[in-house]
Amino acid sequence: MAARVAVRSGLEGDRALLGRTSTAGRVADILRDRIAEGFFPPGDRLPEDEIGRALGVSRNTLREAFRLLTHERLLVHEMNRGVFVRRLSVEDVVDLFQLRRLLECAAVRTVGSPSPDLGALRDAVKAGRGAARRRGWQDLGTANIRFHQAIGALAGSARIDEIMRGLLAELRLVFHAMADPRRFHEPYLARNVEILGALEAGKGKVAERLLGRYLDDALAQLLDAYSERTKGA
Amino acid sequence: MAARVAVRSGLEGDRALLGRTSTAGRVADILRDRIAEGFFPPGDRLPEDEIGRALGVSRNTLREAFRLLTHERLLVHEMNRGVFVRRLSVEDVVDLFQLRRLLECAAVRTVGSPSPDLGALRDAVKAGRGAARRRGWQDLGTANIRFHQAIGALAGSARIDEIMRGLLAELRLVFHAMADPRRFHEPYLARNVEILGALEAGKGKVAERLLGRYLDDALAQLLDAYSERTKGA
DNA sequence: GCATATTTGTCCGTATGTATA
DNA sequence: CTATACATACGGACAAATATG
Repeated sequence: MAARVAVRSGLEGDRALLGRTSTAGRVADILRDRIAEGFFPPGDRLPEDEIGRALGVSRNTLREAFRLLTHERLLVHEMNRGVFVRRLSVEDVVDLFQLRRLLECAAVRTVGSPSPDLGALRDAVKAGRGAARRRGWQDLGTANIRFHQAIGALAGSARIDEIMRGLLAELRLVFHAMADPRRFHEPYLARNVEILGALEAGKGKVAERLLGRYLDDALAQLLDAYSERTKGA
Repeated sequence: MAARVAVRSGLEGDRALLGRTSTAGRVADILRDRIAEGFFPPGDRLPEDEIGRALGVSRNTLREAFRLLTHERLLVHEMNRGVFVRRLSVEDVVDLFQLRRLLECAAVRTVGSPSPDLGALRDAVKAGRGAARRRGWQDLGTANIRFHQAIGALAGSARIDEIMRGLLAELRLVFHAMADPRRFHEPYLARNVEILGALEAGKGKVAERLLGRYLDDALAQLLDAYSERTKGA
């Protein structure tokens, strides 16, 4: 047969280097990034043929990647119509925050006098400060998400870690609805510091209260932006 | 080992008639039932060729079904080695119960004087009583699971419902480690009634305390059985 | 309402790389 | 080291549903 030399946008290069991850997993990684950065905005349809050709993978492999992302709730699958970037409803956002609140508050509540490892939290705060200084509001949002992932990790449960990862990935979809990312992300930096301080002092209950108000405010702000965006869609 | 896969007839017939459900989905349903009833015990390897031939589907289709069940954490996929029925480690069980406790206790804690709809809980208790009378211990376990699913539903969150569904499906895998299903399931029937009574009285805090002890005891009993079963496998 | 083209749903056969006996 | 078995991924075929004119 002739040499099937196809330009594969670096996909097979990765495979040659580290064949640990499957192709579908790598394709899912690429699409996840594209979605997170807003390249594929919520509501967009992702045609199999077009994207498969663009990434140089077969339909079967691409569909497997779609399945992975559908399971992460980043895509929705409509029968015989295709896959779309998920568009969260108001109820979705409320539900998401209810679970966030449950898990995050429970995670900090148990923190006591011998404080557990708070290194990840401090790193996230530091990254947030750097992003704010550089006026990189997207990065600030990322640092914020890292902070809350670290909060969830305080529970010391692999399952909770996984759920938090999923929740925060969905949250990224919501962020794209915010017209002014700076006004949305910047105020929470100081509140993260405050929560971290309470945790360092071993005052889990205080941290829980602060975190609860934090989440209430963030939800209210998001819903406000959502109601503004409620135009025909 | 398992040359005992019964060929479920009607697989191709359904496809010709109504393509509503996918073949892979139906295969997954069959395998899920087989796993839940203990026909495929934890640790069993599911060879593609053998099962595919027994069910009359191609390897690709079967792999699709495997993927669905892997997403549900009922199977584990070892790279280039095959799929196995998941065998939960002691740490897995502890982690599972930690999350269960978090979600279920939070769900009942908020129950107040105007009690929410407790119909599903009452139905589960009734089903459990019937199963105990018939000495159907497997059914009693199912009713028990339904009870706790209904408890999670009190939170009124679609996400929590889904998480609980997954947790309880995994729990089924653990039940198979119990040598005496009666002694494991029967005592909890009375405790379910007790919890339901507290909820009907609007005493969420009481229900939370009862539920917490319930889960502690169940976990201890399971871990006890697990340590006994720690022989080569 | 109808006939069209396009896209997706499903399944198969095969080639290639990898792990294990 | 060779051989076998298996997983991974590809491309293609056909059916069914949707969108389009």
